[in-house]
Amino acid sequence: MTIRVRSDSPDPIYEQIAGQVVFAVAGGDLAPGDLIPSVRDLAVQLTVNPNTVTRAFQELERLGVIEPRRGLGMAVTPDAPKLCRNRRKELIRDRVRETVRAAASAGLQPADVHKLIDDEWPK
Amino acid sequence: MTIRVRSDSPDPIYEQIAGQVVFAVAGGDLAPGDLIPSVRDLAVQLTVNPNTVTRAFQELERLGVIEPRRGLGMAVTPDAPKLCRNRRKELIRDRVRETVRAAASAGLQPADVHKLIDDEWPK
Amino acid sequence: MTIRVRSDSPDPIYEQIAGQVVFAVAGGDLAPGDLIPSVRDLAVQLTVNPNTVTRAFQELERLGVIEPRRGLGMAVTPDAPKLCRNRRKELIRDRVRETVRAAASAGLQPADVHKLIDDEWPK
Amino acid sequence: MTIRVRSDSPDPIYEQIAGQVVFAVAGGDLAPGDLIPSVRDLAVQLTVNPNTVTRAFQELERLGVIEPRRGLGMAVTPDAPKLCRNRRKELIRDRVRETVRAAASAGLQPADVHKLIDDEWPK
DNA sequence: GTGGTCTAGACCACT
DNA sequence: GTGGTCTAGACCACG
Repeated sequence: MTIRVRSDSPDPIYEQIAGQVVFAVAGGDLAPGDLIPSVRDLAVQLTVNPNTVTRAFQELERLGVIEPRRGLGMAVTPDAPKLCRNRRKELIRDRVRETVRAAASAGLQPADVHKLIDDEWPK
Repeated sequence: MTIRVRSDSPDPIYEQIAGQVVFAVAGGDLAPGDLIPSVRDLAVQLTVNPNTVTRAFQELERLGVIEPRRGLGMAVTPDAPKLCRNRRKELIRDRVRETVRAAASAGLQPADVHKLIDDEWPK
Repeated sequence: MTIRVRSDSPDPIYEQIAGQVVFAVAGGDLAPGDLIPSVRDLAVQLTVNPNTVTRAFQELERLGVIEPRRGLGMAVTPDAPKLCRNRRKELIRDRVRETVRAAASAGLQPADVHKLIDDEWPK
Repeated sequence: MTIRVRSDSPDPIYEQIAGQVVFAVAGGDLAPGDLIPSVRDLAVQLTVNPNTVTRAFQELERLGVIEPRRGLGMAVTPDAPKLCRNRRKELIRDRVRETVRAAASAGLQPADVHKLIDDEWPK
């Protein structure tokens, strides 16, 4: 359960945290019932204000990914894996859609984009 | 020269406007010497705050895509086509890079993304 | 003497426990002199932190509903039935008051609420 | 559009604010397209921290009741009236359900509760 | 002017 | 110990 945030990113920090938890659950690194690090611990680890972590947790709770275990912390919900896989799929599909829109309006063909994908793929 | 803005987009309006001008120039819909609509006209047409249009034009002027023609308005510069084609390429490459990053961290393979591209491609 | 707690309830667990004891006494299911389950037993039975049960018992002792019997545990007091019936009446009145406030501010009439009551009444 | 908060209430202030906006929309005091008071104005008016108001607005935006009009403020959405009437109905039904549960377990009859309702009804 | 994000530090209820 | 709420004050992007 390692989380990294980039404070120079255009995406807000709390969203980065929430997003990485979603991906961790979707990838099986976090299973239902697992307790995620406490607000204070995570805040120290990321050198970020506790309120910022709290806000990330609120978003995750709203999504139904985590739920409070009173006095213990936040635990991954039973439904979380399904929810997170769906959300991950959505996010990727949205990004693909934007890419396609930009590429198509520039006169590119699918094959051109395939090539770009391969060029940018991490080795 | 038709521009459309989506006020519900996460991208700021001034960036949408500037981006569409860049794409229009890169695609040849706007040629060097062409006058683009005045701030006031465009603001009315898009039902947008004139300041917003102004800011888009500032960005375009900074990029060297348009330049003031005293008493006439803003005109597309001689260098604009080359600049805009480069910028268009950058923008697409950035989007591709984001897509690849998201897809790779979700465990997808290049072929999977190729398929997504084809699925989302406008028919 | 069966107690059930909902950990997802907005009401704290210790209050749920105390409340159910009060209702059990008010309803005659627990009579003066009856011993209530020990903190440890109840904690195991409800899969709840013993401290939480302790706090519920403190509240009940403060209300005069239970009292310690050295070496035996906590016993229902002689005054408990009267106290609990009063408290039960208070609790119900509080809930009615909240309901009335919400309904009235929504423009409902007493007759509308009567109908809602009948609809929700357990058959 | 008058909002009042009780800082001594068990309900958090941001929820009180959000709830009153919901009721105002449900009651027709706020119509789609109306701009609600700015964060700063409302904070001053309620002598509350701006962040608290912000949080109420976030909740309302999440519910789809208000949406940002960039540079102008937050506006009531077209769907808001329907959403707010539904939410109001839910809230009342939940309260009624709790009341009925408490009353039934105390051995009361529907008629008894009807009488309590009438007693507590504001004159 | 608007809302959005973040920090710092406090207090509270619950377990 | 845990999360939840609130205040105070700062900076930023956007219109």
